[in-house]
Amino acid sequence: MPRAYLGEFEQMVLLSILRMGEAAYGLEVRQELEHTTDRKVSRGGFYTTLDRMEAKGYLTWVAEVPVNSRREARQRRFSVTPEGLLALKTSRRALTMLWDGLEPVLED
Amino acid sequence: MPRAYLGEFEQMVLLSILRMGEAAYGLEVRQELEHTTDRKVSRGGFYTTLDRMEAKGYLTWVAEVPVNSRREARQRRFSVTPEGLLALKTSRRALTMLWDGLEPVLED
DNA sequence: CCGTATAGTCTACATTGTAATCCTTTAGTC
DNA sequence: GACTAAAGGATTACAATGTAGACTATACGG
Repeated sequence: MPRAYLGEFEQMVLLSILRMGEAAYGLEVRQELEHTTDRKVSRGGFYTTLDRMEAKGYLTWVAEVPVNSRREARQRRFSVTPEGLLALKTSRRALTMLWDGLEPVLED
Repeated sequence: MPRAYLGEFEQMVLLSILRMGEAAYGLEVRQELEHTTDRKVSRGGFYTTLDRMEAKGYLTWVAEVPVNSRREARQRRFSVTPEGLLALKTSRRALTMLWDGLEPVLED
């Protein structure tokens, strides 16, 4: 049974997909995440999390259609599902509520 | 070895302590969390998380000093440490960065 | 005393987070 | 056309975090 809220890393991965626009390709998403949060992300952990979120219905992916080169054949392109988006909104709303009024203390 | 970022629940618990003001007492914090996030929180899970965060240095607590009644003797009053506050800021900054620009999609 | 409520503790297990290692396919290159 | 490297993923294994349920101890009304 999945949790009510997205895990901390799940949330960040899902947001990174959104940031790359739809049909974001795996390692680009990972780079985006690393740059935006200044955090190292291992490939293994990254794909593990993606697969788990697929199982929960928060994202889907398609294999890249080969164009010029066969090189691309194994690339996966990810998209957030409506359920995933809803989960993101729910997590965001909860945090926003909790942060509300604490700006003086939390602001950096 | 603890993680770089606060877990999703850890973050919410820590924020709830801040919201109650310093030296917040256990079950009040729990109530605050339940009300603000509209989520059920079991006592066991709640205290487990508090104890783990104490071990990581994100919070401290003192036993309530008995005043009129001995009734209060076992109450614990929690405070967020500077390290805890820093962790909250770090998590908040990362999420803020990731959300930035996605408001049209994430807004409820 | 006895029953009940309060405040917390302990135990156990499920879910998530993380890294290290392995596997395939393609691109040279000689 | 076999050999090597690198790109992109998949597997495996384990640590950390999330969660609930049952258990304890203290105080209070009667």
